[in-house]
Amino acid sequence: MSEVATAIMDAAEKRMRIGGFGGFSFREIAADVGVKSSSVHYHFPTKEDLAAAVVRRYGEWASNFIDEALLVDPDPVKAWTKAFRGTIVAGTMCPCIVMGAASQDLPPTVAAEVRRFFEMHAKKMADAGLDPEQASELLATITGASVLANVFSDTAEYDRATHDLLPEAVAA
Amino acid sequence: MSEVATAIMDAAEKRMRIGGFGGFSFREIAADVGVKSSSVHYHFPTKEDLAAAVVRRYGEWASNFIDEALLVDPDPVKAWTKAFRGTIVAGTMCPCIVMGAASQDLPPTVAAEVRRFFEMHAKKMADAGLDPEQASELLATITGASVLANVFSDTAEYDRATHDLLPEAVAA
DNA sequence: CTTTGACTATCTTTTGATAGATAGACGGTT
DNA sequence: AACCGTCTATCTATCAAAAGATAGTCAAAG
Repeated sequence: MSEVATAIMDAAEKRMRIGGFGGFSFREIAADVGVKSSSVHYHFPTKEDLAAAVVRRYGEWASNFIDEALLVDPDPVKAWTKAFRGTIVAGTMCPCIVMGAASQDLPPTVAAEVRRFFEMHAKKMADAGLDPEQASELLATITGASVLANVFSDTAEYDRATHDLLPEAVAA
Repeated sequence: MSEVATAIMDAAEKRMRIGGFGGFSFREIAADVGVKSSSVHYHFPTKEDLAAAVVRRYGEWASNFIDEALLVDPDPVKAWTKAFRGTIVAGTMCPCIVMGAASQDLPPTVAAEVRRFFEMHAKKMADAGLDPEQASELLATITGASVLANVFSDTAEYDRATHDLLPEAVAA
């Protein structure tokens, strides 16, 4: 993976976090990176290719991130809630949530990668000890909390929505 | 509101449920309705105007829908979970969830209408007896469950994610 | 005779994509 | 060392389609 190809994926991911698949163009990415749009096509023939590659890379990063978080705190609810919160605190959205909401409008390979992302989380949650319902509800809640925080441009909304998930809250 | 204007909004809403703000064009809408794209501009000068009008109308419809649902079953958790489920069962997405996920990419007035939609729900939940944390979590969970069901094209995923919200499940 | 609603026609930008040229790096052959 | 072919990466130039928007026309209704 060349230097430029990585920069292209970085730029695309940044824009996908804001506007999803329709939120970026070859020319915008090219300008961000400092090359011509044809050079972007050289590395990623089609827009679908680029988006799919970005989502896959993001999923791999997320997978590793969660693994490390679980080493620090093995409680899956806390680990995942905190992990997704990090994205929101940074003022960004998880690109898979943005694209997942418009899943029916995605090219097939991109939709498949997005599905893979959520499947990965569900599977990892099961491995961490949650049963299917618990895993689905946790994933749904932190996903929805991200959307709400995005809509209100307010991290506090994420915290409010996930407040009762955390053990301390239940005890209070 | 003319016959045609209503048909335009219907067509726009249908496409927005799939692809959000970027998921429709004046020409597509015009073709759906059977008029020329310039006629769409006549009724809704800009794309932003059309989208904002659709979201507002959808919010009003949703508000009435919830009011009626609460008359049938005053338990807010059951009422909202069932209401959002209806959209998913129909194989569609709530347009406000699709657009909310890409909120940062929306024209200001459209983003404001989407915010209004979620504020409306939060307020109504409070009126129905939920405290702020419960309301936020419920809204987040059914929102996220909708996204997951959309990603997996599977209503069962919505049910799994919302299973523990329902009283019967807690008792089990 | 003004308003309403829709039409024709057209403009400008943007977009995804392609073709073809160029320049440099690398490796093998003479 | 000098030459040759190939591959890589990028550029210039361009296409065809799609998109949002506007100007001006026309017919029917009140």
